[in-house]
Amino acid sequence: MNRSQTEIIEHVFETLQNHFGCFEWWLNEAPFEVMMGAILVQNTNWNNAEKALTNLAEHCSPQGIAALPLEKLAERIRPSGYYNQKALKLKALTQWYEGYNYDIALVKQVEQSLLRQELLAIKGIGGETADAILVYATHKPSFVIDAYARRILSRNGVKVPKRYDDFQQLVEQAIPRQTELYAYYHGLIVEHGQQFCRPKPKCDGCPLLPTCLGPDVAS
DNA sequence: GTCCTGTGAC
DNA sequence: GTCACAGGAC
Repeated sequence: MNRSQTEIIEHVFETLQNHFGCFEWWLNEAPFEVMMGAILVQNTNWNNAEKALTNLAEHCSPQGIAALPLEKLAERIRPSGYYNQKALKLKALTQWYEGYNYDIALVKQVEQSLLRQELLAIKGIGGETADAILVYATHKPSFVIDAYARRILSRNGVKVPKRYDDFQQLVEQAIPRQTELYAYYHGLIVEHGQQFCRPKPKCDGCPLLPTCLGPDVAS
């Protein structure tokens, strides 16, 4: 059993797809809320990020964020953690978006790798957040790599590259380059990472049990 | 090393 | 009740 990296990755996604079935993930949400969500969910779970979004209520638009004083903004997004940092990040994001007149159609016109560069230049947006915005807000095929993907794939025998971009490339070359697929597969990863493949794994009923090397494989 | 909260285990 | 832990970016 010496499968290639690509074969393992294909096998993992196929198995997860069979287990969890099809579902829509994020592709129909309002673009700016997706962008905010991508920042608010950093270093926390979606539950906390959602509380922050709920607290923002009617300010949940680029104009709303721009108009809200930094301290007020921080106060509202408190439940997501690192709220002072994240308030600055949301401001930076909004300022960048203002350059496009808050028009997602204009953003979508930018070529993918160029747009990724632009997003990465915004303070507080790293690889993962940039890719989440690319897929779920602009519908460009950029695969989101996260802690779950690292954990799940390394536990199943993938020699996971340390650098984000290298890992992303490895995953992207293993699956067809389609936005819907990227969006859905990342959803599968998140779902599985939360239900089964936690740092201290819940292996009972895990669909990947037959190929899993256990929780302690060096990634 | 720093930034922070919510949860779940004890 | 305390407290370790999960979770990205700079």
